[in-house]
Amino acid sequence: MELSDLVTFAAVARTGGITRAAEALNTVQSNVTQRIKALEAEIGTALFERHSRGMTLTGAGRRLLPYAQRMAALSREALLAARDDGDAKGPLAIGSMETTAAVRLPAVLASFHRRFPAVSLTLRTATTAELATAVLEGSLDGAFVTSPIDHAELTGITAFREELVLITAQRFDSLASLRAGTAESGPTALVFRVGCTYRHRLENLFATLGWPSAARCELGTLDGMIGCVAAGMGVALLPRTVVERSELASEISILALEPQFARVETLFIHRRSLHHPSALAAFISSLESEESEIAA
Amino acid sequence: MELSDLVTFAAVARTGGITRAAEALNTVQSNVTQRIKALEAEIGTALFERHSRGMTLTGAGRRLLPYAQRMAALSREALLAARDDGDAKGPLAIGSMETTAAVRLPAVLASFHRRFPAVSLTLRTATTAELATAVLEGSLDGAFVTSPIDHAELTGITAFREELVLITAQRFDSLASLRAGTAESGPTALVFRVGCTYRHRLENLFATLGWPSAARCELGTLDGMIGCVAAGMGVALLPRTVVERSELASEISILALEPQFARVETLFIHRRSLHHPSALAAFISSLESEESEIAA
DNA sequence: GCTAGCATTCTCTGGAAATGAATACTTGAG
DNA sequence: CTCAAGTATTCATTTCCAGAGAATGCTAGC
Repeated sequence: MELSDLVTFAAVARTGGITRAAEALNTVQSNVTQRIKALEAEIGTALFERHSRGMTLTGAGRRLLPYAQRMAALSREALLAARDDGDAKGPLAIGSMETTAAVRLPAVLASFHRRFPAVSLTLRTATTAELATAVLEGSLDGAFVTSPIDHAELTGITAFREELVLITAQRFDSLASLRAGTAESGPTALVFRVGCTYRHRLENLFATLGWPSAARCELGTLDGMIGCVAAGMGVALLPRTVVERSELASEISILALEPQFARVETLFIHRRSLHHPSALAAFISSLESEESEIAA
Repeated sequence: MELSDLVTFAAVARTGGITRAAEALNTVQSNVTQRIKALEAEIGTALFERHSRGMTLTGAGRRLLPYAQRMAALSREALLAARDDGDAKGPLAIGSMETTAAVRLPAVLASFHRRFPAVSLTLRTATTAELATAVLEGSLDGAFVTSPIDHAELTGITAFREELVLITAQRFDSLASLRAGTAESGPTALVFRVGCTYRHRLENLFATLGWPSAARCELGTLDGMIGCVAAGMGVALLPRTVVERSELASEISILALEPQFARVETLFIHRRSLHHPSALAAFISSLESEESEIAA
């Protein structure tokens, strides 16, 4: 059972046919047929059901497929690991939530770039859920997301601690006065798209306050959201640091929350793997050395 | 980079020489030399440092080795997974702590064997630490251990909840009276060998009680331990169920503890893998169906 | 019944892997 | 200092297998 056999097996499984798999692998039909047959003979079971329109996996094939994929991924990673001489260089794809990117990352990235100029870093912003998926599938090397993240393939360190605050155009001293000053169904919630943990938090908060069906307005950008709040469109839930550094800080007012709603940890997550690329290891060590950033 | 190349690479790394590796792989020196050279050419780096007495890994080799081992293990597992037709049969190696084996397992194993007679089950007892290692390295398919177990490669379910009690020959109503009734340095602690979680608990308890350096006596068997307690040799920490079902139950007395010391969960742990052998899956489902066993 | 798309079978060939013998190097013992 | 024992490497040779290409057989849909 060689790796190349498993790769052809996976190709047939993916394309659903030997002809198509052969095309994808830049080889000939007959060849693929042979390899599959040999693999089936070695294992002692049929891996595919043959029918006129292609091939579908049998039970044994379905069980084998994840192994084939895993091993192929490992072999790619192994090559990189062996070639990685320890110098942090080359591309490094990092993801981040919008809010973290706005306030926390400039300092981190600048210092990282100063220490490791050979790494060409790219930053992408998205929601926590999207980022976790991207890290898992390998399109990102690491990402800043909101805890908790519970996946066996992922691990991470606490990068920052944030205090979430409610922001409004009018001034309110407490949740009670906010409640008194708005409609029965609650104020409009200005949120990022689904998958954002802050949105989830705000929805929980609204549910606790008895506004389960308050109006929502999805914004795509941080500045847009703060601007809309300043314009009196509704309320939003954002880290205090983000709000205070905004240009519009003077036009909005901040309502602090109980710790259960306010406290969030920003984690830097990455895949568990047998060897971290030097660029990633450098980034993590750079992050750790800036521990002063972790506000209490 | 084929699997067979990685296997030969791992063999050379393990044996420390091409000649020895060739012997282990049932092939000739020249062959191994060629494969290693080809592998090094493909990767673009030397994997070994050659010296007169053999070969040692370079940095690149050290980084590659875990991948080679992992992929070899995966390929073995893949073969089993593909061949596993879903019928629970064949060997199943289970480990357990002595106490769990004595009280909880007889019922579980009997019912399992009734439902899946084709599985030939073997049971081995050891300490939590030893069992976790054995499961990780594959010599056991699963094991009953004390929580918490925190390892990314392991997962498990809660199988039983136990109440740990202190047992003594003389009757004591409370920890205070035990303290009053024994020497300044504390009573002798009867414990299993290092690696046993109950021993660890008892040592913590003793430290809390101000007996950090109380005498210890290591016993190898459960019956021996209970016997020694009955004979007035010292105190032990064991699950209540174990003590109550002992033949010597009438000759020892039980001292209940605060939940922080008393509560333990017995987990059934196993490796995370892409496919669980049917025999193991059957065991787990059998365990889950006996949920009534999980006392509150 | 015909055709398009598919898998299978067959033969042939090139190249890679295994073999076995010969070579070169190092080290430790006599 | 020489020899023996161990090591890795090189080379010529054989063996064997994966890939190419053509032919065949199968099924579904028109």
